[in-house]
Amino acid sequence: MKLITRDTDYALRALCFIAKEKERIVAVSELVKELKIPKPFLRKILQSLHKHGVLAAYKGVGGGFKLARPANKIFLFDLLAIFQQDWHLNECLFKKMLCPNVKKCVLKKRIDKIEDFVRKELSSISIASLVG
Amino acid sequence: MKLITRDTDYALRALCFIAKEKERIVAVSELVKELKIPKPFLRKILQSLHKHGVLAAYKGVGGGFKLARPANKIFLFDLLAIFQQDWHLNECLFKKMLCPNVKKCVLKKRIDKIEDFVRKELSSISIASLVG
DNA sequence: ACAAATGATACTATTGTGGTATCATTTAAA
DNA sequence: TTTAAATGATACCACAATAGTATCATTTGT
Repeated sequence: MKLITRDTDYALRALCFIAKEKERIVAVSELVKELKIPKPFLRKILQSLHKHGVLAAYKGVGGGFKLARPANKIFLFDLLAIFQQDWHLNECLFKKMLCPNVKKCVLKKRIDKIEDFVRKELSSISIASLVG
Repeated sequence: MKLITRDTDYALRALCFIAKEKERIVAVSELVKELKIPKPFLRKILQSLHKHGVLAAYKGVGGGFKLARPANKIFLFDLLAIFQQDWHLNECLFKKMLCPNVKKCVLKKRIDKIEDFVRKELSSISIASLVG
């Protein structure tokens, strides 16, 4: 199992690079050179980040991307939410039949506890905290 | 993303049922009726639990399964280990290039912290604690 | 002998992940 | 005003993982 899939990973790296460049507009071709990620894939990822309001996009010659909000307001959890849609750890279990069988479903509570912890941790990891 | 896949889920339910029956030998056909899980799939799952020493198996007429060790010594984490082999949350990230870029890879440490927590929690959920 | 059970193994179908490919649109600059 | 450099949108494809099915062999109680 992976907590973090490749697109989330790539998004994170790209954002770190873009964040370091401050207000400068960074083109995909530049990121590709730096990060060695296949260009069409990275484009798709950045377009998605743009759609979700994480990046500001500029078309045309000299165009590219910059952060749409400060680096300390973009969190790893945001990326998970974008690229790994229905992210909840306990999907199967609590919808189905175990719950009724077990008193007040002990399991759900414990899985929820884990999920809450993970969510909080991921929500505390900002791009700013990674670029230092 | 799912923390718990369907086979782990089914295994958990089957084990809870078997645990409640104490020393009685339970056949797959019985579990199928109770849990509404497709029989061939459940068979595969129970065979796997047997191979990994979680269940004791009895062939022939009147055969079936019972726990191979006490219910308080079988943990959710054991099931994850059996059905979701290479279970580590941070796979992608720390093998690759982000680490060198970031000072001492802050990220890896934080992901590791999450992983440790999840592992500990899952290791504390026993079948016994679920059947009450 | 026979039927009821598991053991072993190979196959299949669906879904998710990790991409490609293509064309449309915008824009700076020659 | 043409052109090239960029993103926007969308459809497609390949591979791996998940979620099963199917079949035959083996064991064992009656």
